[in-house]
Amino acid sequence: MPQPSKYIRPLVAVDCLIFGFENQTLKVLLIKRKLEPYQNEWSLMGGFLEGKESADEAAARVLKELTGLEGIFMEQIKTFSKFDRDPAERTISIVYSSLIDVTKFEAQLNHAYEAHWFKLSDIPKLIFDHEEMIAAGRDYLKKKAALQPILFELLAEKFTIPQIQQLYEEVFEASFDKRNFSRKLLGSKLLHKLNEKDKLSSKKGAFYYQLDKKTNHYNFNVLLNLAYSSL
Amino acid sequence: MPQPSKYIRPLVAVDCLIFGFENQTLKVLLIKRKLEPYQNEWSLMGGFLEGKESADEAAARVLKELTGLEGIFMEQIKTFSKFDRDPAERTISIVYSSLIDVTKFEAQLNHAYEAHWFKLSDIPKLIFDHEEMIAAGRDYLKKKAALQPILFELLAEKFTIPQIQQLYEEVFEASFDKRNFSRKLLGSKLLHKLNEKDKLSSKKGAFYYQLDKKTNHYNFNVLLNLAYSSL
DNA sequence: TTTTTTAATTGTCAAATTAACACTTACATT
DNA sequence: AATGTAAGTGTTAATTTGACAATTAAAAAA
Repeated sequence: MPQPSKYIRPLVAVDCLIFGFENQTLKVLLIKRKLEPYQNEWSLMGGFLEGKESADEAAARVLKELTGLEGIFMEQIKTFSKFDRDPAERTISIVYSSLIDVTKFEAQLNHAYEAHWFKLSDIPKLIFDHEEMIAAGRDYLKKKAALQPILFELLAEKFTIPQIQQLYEEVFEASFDKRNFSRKLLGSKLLHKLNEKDKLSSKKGAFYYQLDKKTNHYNFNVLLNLAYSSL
Repeated sequence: MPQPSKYIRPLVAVDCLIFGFENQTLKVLLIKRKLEPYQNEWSLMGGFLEGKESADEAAARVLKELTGLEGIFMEQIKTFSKFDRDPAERTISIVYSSLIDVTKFEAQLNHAYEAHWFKLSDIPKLIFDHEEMIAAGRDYLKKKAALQPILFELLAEKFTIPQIQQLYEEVFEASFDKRNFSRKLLGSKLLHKLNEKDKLSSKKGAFYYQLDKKTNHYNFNVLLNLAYSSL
């Protein structure tokens, strides 16, 4: 039974990598850190494990604290544990990635944290190893999205084909022929066309679609193929 | 700065999920636990973080301790942190997966641990949440292997096409037509045929192949397609 | 030596999928 | 009524797939 000081007993943090698709761009939500050291520097939203919490529970708590949202898609990405990653105290951090629909929380953004959406190409200097966390999360997102139709979590209930295409292009850092893209996407049988148009981005307007809950037997390889070259 | 007891300070363990392809079968290496509680029960090989070690370093140390091997392919899978996962003491465990060539270490197996290879379909009762770890590792391996030609880490330098096919079939829990399989695999340009045969498994003998280090521009979609239906 | 046995190796073809490519449509604005 | 803009759609050649079975190499047996 390990009692000797040979074994370390670090603090355990969770950090949340919150992805959103805002203004047709893939972004991450960052906050101004409220603790010393590095107070007021940009960082991921995080917190320490408390009481009997598991990391999953802590991450859900932290996400709710910032965004007010619950029941969000969230997955553990990676644990960071370098000795001096936090200069103040030995701390390991379990990083989670969540995909949120920005339209759902915009209003209840907790102003205490001065949260701000940043384009992935425009991340400010971050504390500790948080930049590395973002890189890991981005890689995770690519691979996850290549194997599962997960990016819809980032869109509102109703979305248009050009919006999804834009999102896929952002995630995979590639561009796709729109004729081929929509053919493949609709061929997956995942979507259901609505009788309503989004008129914001064009005069003609683009039809809204919804995820079709009924179908589980989609052809996802169809989407997968999009990702090949960028993986 | 967090000093109050509100925040937990658990022990941090690493557990190593060691995959091997032994006797044409995908297996994991388990040991008989040497610590109380649950002494002599089967478990993954693990250890606690010590001193200034990162989890990556600790995992490499633990792997070497058991197998004598260094420089092995190893990746962090997931961190387990449920409150009561270890009944004796609050412990979180960072699980790593490594793929080893069983022929390379067979000899130096550390007898102190009574290590044994187990088929995935025949895992004994394990301590704590180690069965869940194996399930997570298996899922990881499938997804990883679908996106990257990683399974060669499990084979010796020289291997035959029937061997690789068997391995892929084990990992994806599927079976493939051998004509199509070899056409696709060789089409990837990853392999280099040797002028030497493995005569162990047939009278005719099967030609050995090697990974061709030179080519980075393989068509991996070719392998990926194999995995579709089993993901 | 010949025959048998066993697993490795190889090829074809129809069907499906892909990638490349550009014109038409709907609608608001002028 | 004309214009501008982004949405929406179709064809074709080339490639890839999946389904399918005969041949070959070599050891073992007769």
